[in-house]
Amino acid sequence: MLGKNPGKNGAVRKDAVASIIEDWARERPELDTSPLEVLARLHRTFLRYNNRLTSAIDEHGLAVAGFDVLTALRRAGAPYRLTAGQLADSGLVSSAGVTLRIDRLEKDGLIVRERDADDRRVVYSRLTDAGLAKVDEVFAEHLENERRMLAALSPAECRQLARLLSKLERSIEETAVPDEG
Amino acid sequence: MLGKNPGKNGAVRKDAVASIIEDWARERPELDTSPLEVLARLHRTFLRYNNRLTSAIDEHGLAVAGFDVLTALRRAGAPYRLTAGQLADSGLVSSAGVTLRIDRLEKDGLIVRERDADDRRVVYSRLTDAGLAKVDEVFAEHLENERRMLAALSPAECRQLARLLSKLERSIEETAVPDEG
DNA sequence: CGTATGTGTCTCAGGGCTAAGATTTCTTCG
DNA sequence: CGAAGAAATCTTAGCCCTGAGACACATACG
Repeated sequence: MLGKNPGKNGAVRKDAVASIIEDWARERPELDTSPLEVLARLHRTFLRYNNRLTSAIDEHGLAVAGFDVLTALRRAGAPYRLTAGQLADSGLVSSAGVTLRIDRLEKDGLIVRERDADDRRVVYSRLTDAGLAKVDEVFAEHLENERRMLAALSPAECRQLARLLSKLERSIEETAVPDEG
Repeated sequence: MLGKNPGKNGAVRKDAVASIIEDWARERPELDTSPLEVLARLHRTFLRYNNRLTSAIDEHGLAVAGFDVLTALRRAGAPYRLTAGQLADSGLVSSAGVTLRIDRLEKDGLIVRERDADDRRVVYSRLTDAGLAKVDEVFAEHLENERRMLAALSPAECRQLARLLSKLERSIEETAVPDEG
């Protein structure tokens, strides 16, 4: 209905990635750029999602990085405690990154560090009362925000997209280190 | 077939996001966390993709940010020139970010800055011969790398995923500023 | 017991990004 | 023409991330 619909690909109304692929077809016609259909869209969609998420979280005086830590602690259940290593795994972040995140949250009084009595290398991060209240408040609003972002997709489309993203994550992960399987 | 398959949702083999959703169901059963099925997977899948991409690009002595600029210039076609503003739009990045990217690429001799003769506010970035050679080499390998990451998905699944991501990007974008539509 | 090795966290150096505002240059209009 | 406003880019200040390696502690084994 709107805009031109070149070629046989009627499924995707022309978007930025479609233009990019057309550009490449003109400039380097010998290349098969079909992976961009999925992965360039993944990239751009994530960037937009992340901008939106960052603004929303920022309105509560939090960074996405800190929010990520708080939610990991919250959903772990009482006593809302995880080690730095567990937080690194859960947030797909380096151990150096976790240290910084914890520093900031501790300074803000949302978590406290506690050393393990049995293994003194281990440092737990535990939600304070303020941290628990904060994450419960922000997470509920976060879900509302995400629901709005998904408004244009039907429940069936959401299920399909969830399934395909899960499969893609697995596919990327398995390709990651050739000498590991 | 493999592993346990709890509940009626047989489509997604249990992954990290499924565990996260189970955790929330236990901790805050009153919340509807279904948006996470899509958006938490988008987030995690992107992070894995980005790690893989960063490693691959880094092996060529480039950062993803710089590669993004080089490809934008390359696919614009001869004379491989864009303004800073065009680069900002194309990379979904702020104007300050573009300035930094250009600084680094210029220092590495991959692009040069050129002022517009008619409008002296405008600064073009143009690929040097070295930059052109570099991007042509790295981009071809980049596509191969992406193809491997998609290996587990059928062509039909890729088309579906591309369509749904495009729709999602549009949905997020339209939700972005309530006072704009 | 004591060294070697492994593990968990932190420090350091170096990039990367953004928002806000300064600067330079165009455009408009009285 | 000249001043006000708009536009494009750059600067500044501040936050966030990573890899490499330091450090502290734990474990294995002779």
